[in-house]
Amino acid sequence: MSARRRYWLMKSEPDCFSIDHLAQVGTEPWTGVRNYQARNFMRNGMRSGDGVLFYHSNCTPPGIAGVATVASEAYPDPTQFDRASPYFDPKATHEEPRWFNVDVRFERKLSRTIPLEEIRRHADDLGDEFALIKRGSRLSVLPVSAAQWALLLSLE
DNA sequence: GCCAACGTTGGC
DNA sequence: GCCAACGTTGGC
Repeated sequence: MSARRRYWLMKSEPDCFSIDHLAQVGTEPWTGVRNYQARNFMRNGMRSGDGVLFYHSNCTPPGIAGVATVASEAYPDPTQFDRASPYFDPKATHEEPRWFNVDVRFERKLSRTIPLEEIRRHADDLGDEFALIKRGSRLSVLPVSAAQWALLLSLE
């Protein structure tokens, strides 16, 4: 019984963690997500093998820089328990962890970054509900439909 | 660096 | 449960 492969988009600031960094290390825990909606997508929605669009945010130009694969089920984000970490959460306990992460494996870097500005031009095809281009949306982990996945990668 | 939009916190 | 204040995100 295996569910169909799902697709996601995950944002990272390249100064902090970039597609090139992921290419070097191969697989990396995607820690530090501190938003409940994003957490729920990771914890409840992601399965090993799902596709990930690696998005570079807060840079010039922002856009999709690569493709990765979900490489684990979600598990408690260890940084929430680490007092030395900027992601430390004093309200989290091992008995009741608040934050979860998956491991993400490098797949490939795109031949070019697909800029957000260009993605916006396909708003009609991507749909009003696509969180990446929804006005004011800051969601850092968001679902991508199979059709959106195909469309976005066709822009490469 | 600016700032709009958003999510979270905490007083009441 | 309301909502003002605050901190953060992330495009520009």
